[in-house]
Amino acid sequence: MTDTIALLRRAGIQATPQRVAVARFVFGTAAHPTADEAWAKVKRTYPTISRATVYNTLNLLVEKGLLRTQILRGGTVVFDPLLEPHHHFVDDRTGRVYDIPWAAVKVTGNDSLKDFDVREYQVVMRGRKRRSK
Amino acid sequence: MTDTIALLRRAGIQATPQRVAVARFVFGTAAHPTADEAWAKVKRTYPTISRATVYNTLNLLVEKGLLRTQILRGGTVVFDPLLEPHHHFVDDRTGRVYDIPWAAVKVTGNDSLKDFDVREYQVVMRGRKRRSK
DNA sequence: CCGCTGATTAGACCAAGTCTAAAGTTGGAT
DNA sequence: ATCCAACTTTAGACTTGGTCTAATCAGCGG
Repeated sequence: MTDTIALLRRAGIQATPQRVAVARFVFGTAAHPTADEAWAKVKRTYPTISRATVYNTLNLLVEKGLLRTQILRGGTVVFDPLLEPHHHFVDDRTGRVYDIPWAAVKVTGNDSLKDFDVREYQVVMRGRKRRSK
Repeated sequence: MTDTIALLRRAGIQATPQRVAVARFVFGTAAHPTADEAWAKVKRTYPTISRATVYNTLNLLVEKGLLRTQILRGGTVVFDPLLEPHHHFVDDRTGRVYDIPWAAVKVTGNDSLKDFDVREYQVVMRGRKRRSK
């Protein structure tokens, strides 16, 4: 995925090595990391990177529409590289967050919602994931 | 509602004046206050109450099942006295949170959710509320 | 009235996140 | 290649929401 650089440039972001390292990590995981988790991970391969740079970069990616934020794990912000609309399932025991395809859930509101101009919505489910198979 | 005291006692909570003041406030609003908002409000009628007492009381009410927490307003915890399941609408402009009756939205999952043991769920909607009337 | 248990208080502490000022890079114009 | 201006990074200070602690303060049974 060397064209992380191209992706950043296309979004009008100057592709510094620090930003590329952060972007590579966050685009390459489905684990919904927090900013500090991203910092810890990136520091392993880029030991001098500062916390502020990681926060700045993640916020910049959100601002440019390459990343979304979610608040699912007890009050702290996590980053989600999946841009298509989707739902979420949070495992009570592990805290792990799973993406649920949009098509897996059908949501229909009745007209008591007339007063609300809904721009976006999602279903947040909590419970325990069965060990599959 | 003088029987806030009875309500607390029934839940096994010693009904001190501080706790009653906090409980009266939080049970009497639909505004989904944060802990610090509750503190500010209660201090007006009970100026010496400490922040820790307000936090302790709210957490205690949650523990005893008289209150729920939600994380809807940008990463901070709000308290919700409505115990029946319901959905939420968050106004983008004002940050105000509206309760949406359970019956206003129908949610049906298909069987790709077999691996998930869903204990509870809610729909979180965001947008702008139309000025009613 | 004594003493125990539990509650309250002020302030220290902690974690997530933002801001700042100084130093380091980058890239465009020459 | 060189220079300059604009931008980026850095470390650490700061802020905010929330918890913890140690000391004080009720409330109640004997």
